[in-house]
Amino acid sequence: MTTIYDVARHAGVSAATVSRVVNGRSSVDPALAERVRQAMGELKYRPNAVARNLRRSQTTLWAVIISDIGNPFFTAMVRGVEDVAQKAGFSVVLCNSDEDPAKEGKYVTAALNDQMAGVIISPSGRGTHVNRLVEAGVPVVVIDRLPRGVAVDTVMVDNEHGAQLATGHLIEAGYERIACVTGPRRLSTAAQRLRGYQRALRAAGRKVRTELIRFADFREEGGYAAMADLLRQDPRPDAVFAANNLMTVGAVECLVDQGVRIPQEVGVAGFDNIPWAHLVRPTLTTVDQPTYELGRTAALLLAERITEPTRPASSVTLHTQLHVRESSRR
Amino acid sequence: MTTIYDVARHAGVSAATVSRVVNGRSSVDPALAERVRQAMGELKYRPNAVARNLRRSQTTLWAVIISDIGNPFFTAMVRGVEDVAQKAGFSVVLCNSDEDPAKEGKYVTAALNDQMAGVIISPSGRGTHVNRLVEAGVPVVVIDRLPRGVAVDTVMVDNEHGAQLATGHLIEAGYERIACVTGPRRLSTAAQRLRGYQRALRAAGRKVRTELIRFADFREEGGYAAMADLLRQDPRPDAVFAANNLMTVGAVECLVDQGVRIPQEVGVAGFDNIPWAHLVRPTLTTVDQPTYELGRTAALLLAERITEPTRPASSVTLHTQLHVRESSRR
DNA sequence: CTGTTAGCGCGTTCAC
DNA sequence: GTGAACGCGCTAACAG
Repeated sequence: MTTIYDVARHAGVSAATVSRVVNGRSSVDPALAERVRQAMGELKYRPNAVARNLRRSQTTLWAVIISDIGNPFFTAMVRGVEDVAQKAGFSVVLCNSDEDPAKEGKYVTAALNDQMAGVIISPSGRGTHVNRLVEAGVPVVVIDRLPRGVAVDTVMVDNEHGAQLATGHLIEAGYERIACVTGPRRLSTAAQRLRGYQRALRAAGRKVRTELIRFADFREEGGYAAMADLLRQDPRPDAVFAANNLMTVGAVECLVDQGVRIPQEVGVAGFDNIPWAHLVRPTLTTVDQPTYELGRTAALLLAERITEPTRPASSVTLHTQLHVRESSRR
Repeated sequence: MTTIYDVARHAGVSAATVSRVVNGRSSVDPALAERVRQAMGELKYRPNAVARNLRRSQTTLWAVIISDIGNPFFTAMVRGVEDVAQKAGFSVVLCNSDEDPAKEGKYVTAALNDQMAGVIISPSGRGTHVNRLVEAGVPVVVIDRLPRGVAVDTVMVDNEHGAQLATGHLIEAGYERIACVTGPRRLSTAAQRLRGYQRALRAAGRKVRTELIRFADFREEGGYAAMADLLRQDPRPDAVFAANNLMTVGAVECLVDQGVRIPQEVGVAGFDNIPWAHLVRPTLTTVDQPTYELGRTAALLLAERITEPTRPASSVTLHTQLHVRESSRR
């Protein structure tokens, strides 16, 4: 490994000068600078990022801690983050907490120990470790889910409104017994989407029946199981609102497996974009989120906070959009 | 930030002893160790990973450089990597090269500068930077695609065989003019899957028609465009083999949009698992890869190489499996 | 078993 | 505009 001293010697200057050339901060005599650059080229010098980070006690890395790498929602969001980060001179490393507070904790610790420049995180609910980041003074932006009692920048969507829209649509479509499969109680998104569902029912003068509500895990299997369980009800529901993409897919799988016709016997509407939703037969009615924008916005906020750490925390809410397709029209 | 010296002072020992306790390497008197641990607790000491890395000139991080974070194939693979890494005491950071050699280059540079402990990479074809890693002596495992002229550990699937299987199945199903949409020429997977397609045709005594072959980008749009182009042929193909998951979806979208009935007018078989392939109507025939295992194997190989850097490079090939569904049965 | 010493490679004072 | 010197926080030698 060639160090800054090797370059300095080879160019006949001091290490300080090489450092200046590398970082382009203070001005260096053009002739010298050229000599240094040439020496760097000949020796194939690569600055040691670790040493630099130690010295500056700062890295140029952002950690993005998401809760399910298998969910296209998060991966799409990451693209938005990446594009902004790139331009701002940061690299993005992705960490998958898998909805597990313990795993999340490990990544938070790593981010802290590795002196990451910033963190974008979708907290894994109650046991989340975001506060540790905040207390340590690390720039943080929370995405997708509201953290409890921590003042941080957040980027969310209008979950309640979106859920209300979807449920309202099912009501208008003429469904009578509309069920809801929402996510884990500990997650704000699950609670908000459930609330939107309830609000839509009440707005239509309907009764909210707790026996038609299920709390699942935001995954395919959970959606499947919840749907299966709902179908055992008597009378059974004639429509279902699923609170995220994977659970919607799970619910549909269950209905297909049981030979229940969509949308004639059971109507379906889901929250969240579903890749190739239009290829599934029937095509699926969804509440779409501006996923890429979500990531972009979070990244923008993070960049701002890094340059201006004392700025008061801000909350951005982006809007969802209902896409009516075949699964909810009978 | 509390340092190891703060802890040492507080516990009345030397920094070296604290270091020993933290790393549990050489043995320390239990009483002392306890005192140190207590001091660490009271001061909320977190070891500075950056300083440690500088000293050891090694991190505990693996970089996984994939070429499309939007492709479920790669994200599923990453789960396999993660599970192994976790157990071996490494953290995984994910980098998305987006099939762009320049972006890949940036991440490779970062991995080098940051002294990553190892790298798992799916090279972005011709302009790949894997050799830089190898030359620098960084443990590397190449996944999914064959690198050219570099001796590294690799984990692949039997692309040619799988493609042959799928194409052979289309032939047996009675299709006459079978087209192929494969990936970029520069990628070994694209070439191998194309070869499998050709081999199946020849094995059945059919002629390989170049006008029925398209090179696309391994993405949805590419598959769509290629299919659209193929449909303009006269006579048009009556079946298509698409060389990866996203392109299969794209091709199907195109067929649906143009009102071409699957599998009656055009049969479809695709390489690679497709999430909810069984929900799409008609359900899609696919050649499934052991995605998780692929990641797991790569991680295992990487761990081995790290502990035993001089071991000769090995190549592992995993097997694919044909899943016949409705899209190819007429 | 424990403490002392000496860097890892770099950026940043501070003189000149 | 440039160089010498110091130290970021830690761990690997070496003595003791």
